[in-house]
Amino acid sequence: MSLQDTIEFQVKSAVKALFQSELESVEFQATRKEFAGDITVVVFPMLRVVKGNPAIIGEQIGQYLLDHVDLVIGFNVVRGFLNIEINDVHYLNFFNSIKDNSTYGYVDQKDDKAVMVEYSSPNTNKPLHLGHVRNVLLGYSVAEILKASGKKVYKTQIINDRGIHICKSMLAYQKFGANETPTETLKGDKLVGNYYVKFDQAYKAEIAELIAQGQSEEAAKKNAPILLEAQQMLIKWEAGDDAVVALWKKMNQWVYDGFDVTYKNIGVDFDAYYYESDTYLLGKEFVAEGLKSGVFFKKEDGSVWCDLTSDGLDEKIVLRSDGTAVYMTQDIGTAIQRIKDYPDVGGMVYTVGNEQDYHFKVLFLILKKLGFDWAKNLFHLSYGMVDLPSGKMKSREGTVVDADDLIQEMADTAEEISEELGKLEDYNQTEKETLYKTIGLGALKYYILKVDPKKRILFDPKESIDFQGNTGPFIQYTYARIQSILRKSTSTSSEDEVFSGLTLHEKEKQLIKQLELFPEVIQNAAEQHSPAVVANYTYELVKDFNSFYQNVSILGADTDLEKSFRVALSKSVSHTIKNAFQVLGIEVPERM
RNA sequence: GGUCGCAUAGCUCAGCUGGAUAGAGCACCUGCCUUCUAAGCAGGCGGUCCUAGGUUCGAAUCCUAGUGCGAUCACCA
Repeated sequence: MSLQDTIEFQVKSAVKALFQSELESVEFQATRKEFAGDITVVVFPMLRVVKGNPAIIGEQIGQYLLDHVDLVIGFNVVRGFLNIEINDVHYLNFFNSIKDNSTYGYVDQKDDKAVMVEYSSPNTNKPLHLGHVRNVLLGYSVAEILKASGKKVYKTQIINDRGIHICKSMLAYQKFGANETPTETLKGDKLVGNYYVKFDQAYKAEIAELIAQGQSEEAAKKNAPILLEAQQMLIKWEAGDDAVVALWKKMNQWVYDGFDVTYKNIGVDFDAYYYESDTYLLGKEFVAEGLKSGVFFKKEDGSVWCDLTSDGLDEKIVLRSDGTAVYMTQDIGTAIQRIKDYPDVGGMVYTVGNEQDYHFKVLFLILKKLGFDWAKNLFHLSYGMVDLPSGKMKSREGTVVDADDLIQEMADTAEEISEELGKLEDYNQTEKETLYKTIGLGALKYYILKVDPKKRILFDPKESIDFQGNTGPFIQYTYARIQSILRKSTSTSSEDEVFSGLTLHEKEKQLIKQLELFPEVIQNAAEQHSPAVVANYTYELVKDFNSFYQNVSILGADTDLEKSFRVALSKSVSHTIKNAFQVLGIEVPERM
C-alpha cells in the first residue's frame, strides 16, 4: 500500500471516529517547502460532509493520525491545510525496495494489444529539416514512453513516395542534372532536394515571363510549361512508363539512403515501413466497399464522398472523379494494411503536425463508419509547427534549417565548450567525438522535447541552444558526476545491503520523495502522449540531486553506513536519470 | 466568415483531475573552486497569469463572451 493510500484510509477512519461521517475521497498535495511536513491533506473539501472550522477539524484529524499511525510523527495545520510529517523509516523502506532496480520506473509488458506509432513520414523530394526533427523526436519518444509504460509498440512511417512533388525533382534532374550522382559530400536526399529548388526557380522564372507577356498571375501559374511537363510526368508514372519509373526508383533510393544516415545520426529507428505507392490501391478497394455498404456516395461526375454533416463536419472527398486516389484514400488503405500486417495492434498514434487536425478527425471518423473496432483507439499526436524568426520554413525557397547541419552544429558547440573546460585531456579523438555528439544531440533533443507538443516553437538559429540551466547537457553532466563518484567509491556495500537506522538529511529525503514519483510520471506521460512530462520531471530530480551534492558530502560522510547509503542513493538517482532520458532518446555520458 | 489550437517574469518554459504568498531556466546583480567534475551551488531583482463577466468556501486552472497570434475549411499532400 502506498503512503498516500495508507494516509487516505486513516483519514477516513479518523473522520468516521471523530465526526461519524463517511468521506468519499481525500485530497492530497505535496507540502510546500516553507512548512514542516511531507504530505498535506486539504481539509476544505471535507466541509461538505463535516461541518465546522477547517483549522479545528484539521487539528483533530492530525492528532488522530499521530495517535493511531506509526509512520506519522508530527503535524501542523495552516488554515485548511493539514501538513503531516512522516518518519524516515517509511522513506528508507521505500528506498531499499527500489535501489537495485536498474529498470526502475518501467513496467513489464502487460497489455496483449500493441500500439503502432507512426512518425516522420516524409516526402521524398527533399532532405529532412528542423520540422521533421521535432516530429521524429516526438514520435520516437512517445513510442518509447508507451513501451516503458507496459505497452507493446511498433514504430512505423508512411513514406510519401509518389506524387507531383517528386516529379518536380525528377524533371529538374532530367533537364539540369547532367547525370549527377550522390557523393561523399552530397547525400542523395540533398541532391534530390537541390533539384526541387531548381525546379521552383525555373518555374518562377517562367511565371514571370508569362506575366510579362500579358498573362494574369493565376493563369501564368497554371500554364508555365515546366509545370505542365511535371504533370505529364506524373501521368506517365501512373501509367507505368518504364523510363519514368526507373528514374523514380533511382532518385527515391538516393533519398532513402540519405534519410537513413540522418535517422541513424539522430538515433531513431523503425520496425515497419509503408509506402504510399503500395497502399493507395488498397484504399481504393475499401472506398469501393464503403460505397456498396452506403458509408460513401457517388456524385454525378463520378467522384466519391463521405457525408459527415451529421457529425458537424462537411462532405469529404475520398476518390476523384477520374478514379484516382486522394490523400484520404491512401490513409484509409494504410491504416487497414497495418492492422492486416500486425493483427495484435489495437490502436495507433499518428505523429503529424497540427495543420492536419481536420484531416485526422475525418480519417478516424471514416474508419469508424467503415466499422473497424480498432478505429476508436486512434490518436493524432498533433504538435505545433517549428517556425523561424523569418516565418515558416519553406524547402522550395531554401529557408530551412537542415537536420544534418543542425546536428553537426550542436556537436561543434559541445566541442567548443568541452575544450574550454578542458576536462577530457586523456580522451582520444574518437572518444571525444562520440561525447560531443552525445552532448550536442542531448541539448537539441531536450530543447525540443521539454516543451508541450501542442505549442509551437520559435527557433532562432542566431540564439544558439543553451547548455546551461534547464537543458539536456545539465542533466547529462549530473549523470556524469554521479558516475565519477561511483568510480571513486571504495564502498564495499553489497547489492542487497538493507539500509536502516539512519536519520535522513533533508536533502536525502527530498531525493527519495522525488524518486518515488518516477513510475507515476512514466504512466502520466504515456496517457498524455507527452515527453515534456518526463523532461520536466528529470530536471526537478537533477536539481534536487545537485543541491544534495553541493550541500552534503557523499564520500566524506561521517560513518561508513552513511557513506554507503549516499553512494547507493546517488546510484539510484543515476539509474532514474538514465531511464528517463532513455525514453526521450537521449544518451548519458560516463564523463563530460 | 465557420471550426480547432495557443496566450503565465524582458526572453524560453513549468504549473496534475480547481486549493496555501503563481514556480524554473536564460539575461542582470551578490557570494562560493587547497575537499566527491563550477556545464554546478546559495541568494537577489523581476508577474494586471490577454480582457470582461460567471460558477465556487477557493479560479492561472472550469463556463460564457471578446481581443491577439497560428492552423484549417481543395477533385494538394
